[in-house]
Amino acid sequence: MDSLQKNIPDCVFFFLAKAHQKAHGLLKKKLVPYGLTNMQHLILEGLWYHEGATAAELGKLLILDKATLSGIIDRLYDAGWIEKRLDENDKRVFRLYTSDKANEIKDELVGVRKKGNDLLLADFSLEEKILFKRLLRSLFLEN
Amino acid sequence: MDSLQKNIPDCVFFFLAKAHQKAHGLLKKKLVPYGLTNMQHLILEGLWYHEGATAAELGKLLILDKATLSGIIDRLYDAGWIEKRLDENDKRVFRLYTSDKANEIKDELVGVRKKGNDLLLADFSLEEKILFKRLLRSLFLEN
DNA sequence: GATTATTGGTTTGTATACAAAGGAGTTTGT
DNA sequence: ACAAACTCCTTTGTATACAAACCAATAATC
Repeated sequence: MDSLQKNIPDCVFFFLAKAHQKAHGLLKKKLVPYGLTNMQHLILEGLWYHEGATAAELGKLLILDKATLSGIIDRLYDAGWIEKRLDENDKRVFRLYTSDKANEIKDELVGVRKKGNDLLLADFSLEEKILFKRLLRSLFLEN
Repeated sequence: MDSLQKNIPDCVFFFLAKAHQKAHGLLKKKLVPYGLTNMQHLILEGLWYHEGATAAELGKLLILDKATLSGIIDRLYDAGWIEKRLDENDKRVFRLYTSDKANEIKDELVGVRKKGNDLLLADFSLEEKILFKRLLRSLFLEN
């Protein structure tokens, strides 16, 4: 680990990639018992806040490519986590709803994510947590 | 963007994913003219600091899965960016070296990454930059 | 109101990521 | 010296990511 710090000096691209890699791996493990991937979990939680959203709306909300979303929604649907209902006014669109199967463990799933968050930042002080989130948020929200 | 902040509340997993997504996209664009992907660039830079490293060593240095590395190295090799030389003592291993084609634009490629770093954090104050890097580093280095 | 432009979603192709299993080579333990 | 354990790397399978091309449907424009 020593040589890494000396030799991949100060590269935010690398640090971000590795921090994300670690966070992703942490949540991934927590979700194995449910047969859900991180992205599938994210879509579900997005839908709980926006029942009936379209794929395009979810894409904007969660900053996801439509092509990526297409596959994730497919698998969520095939596994029975969500339902699709055709929009009456716009025949291009279907609106998405979480299924009973998903809603039954909603609180548990949200809890898993929240606990994962706490675990990930367990070594940070309260100030550091707040600051870190602020900096991350401003990084991806700003131009 | 408003509803996002209200409804995907305070989730470091999400923030990290999106910050990484943005950083990745930024560097990706800068590398298009060279026909290199972010990971390929990272491997090249890793090799410049560790000429003759094996795939296993690179994996430890850059925290990359060996299966992932296998493919990246393949494509780097096929495109003529690196050379492979069989290790004399251990027949399982080949050692990796950057090619002339790569070395000729080494300074330019490293410069692209550094400028990308600056651009990514352009809106941060000096204190914020230092703090952000420290927090990211401790996040992925700590257990 | 017909042509054009735009939007929603899918499909294809390429590149990560990583688990799991397999083949070849090396090291250990006795 | 030999079997067991381990290591290096590849391959297979699944799941993101995203560009690009595409179809269908809606909106905009003249």
